[in-house]
Amino acid sequence: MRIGELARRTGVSTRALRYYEEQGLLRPERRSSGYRDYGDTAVSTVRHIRLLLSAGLGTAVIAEILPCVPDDTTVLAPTCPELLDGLAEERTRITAAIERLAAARDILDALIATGTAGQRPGGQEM
DNA sequence: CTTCTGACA
DNA sequence: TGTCAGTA
Repeated sequence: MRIGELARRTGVSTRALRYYEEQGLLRPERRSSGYRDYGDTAVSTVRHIRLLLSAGLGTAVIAEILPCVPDDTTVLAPTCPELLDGLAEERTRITAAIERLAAARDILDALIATGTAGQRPGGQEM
């Protein structure tokens, strides 16, 4: 199928589809016309990409994960052993990021609290 | 009518 | 990402 049909069948814009290819996530064949030619498995591959993307993974990481996923399966079925380690590392990074954000939020909470106090009688300015 | 590449008010 | 251009 050509890019237009894949776009309709996945709900993903042709722009994004070409972008995925640039990032090495999709490798469609090329027709003599120069048009991209996608196999039926591309539909599930795109779904996998969207899922991984929504999990917060970057295109570089996804590019490494995709070849470890059976083309048709609806759910991600880790076939490569090192894949799990990589995902665990991602999880660690995300956890660290959450902690940094929580710390930033605590600081903002403190700032907001003192600011609110300053707006009412008896409040202490910083 | 559809796709392609490159570019950006 | 959308979108416009100028083609094939």
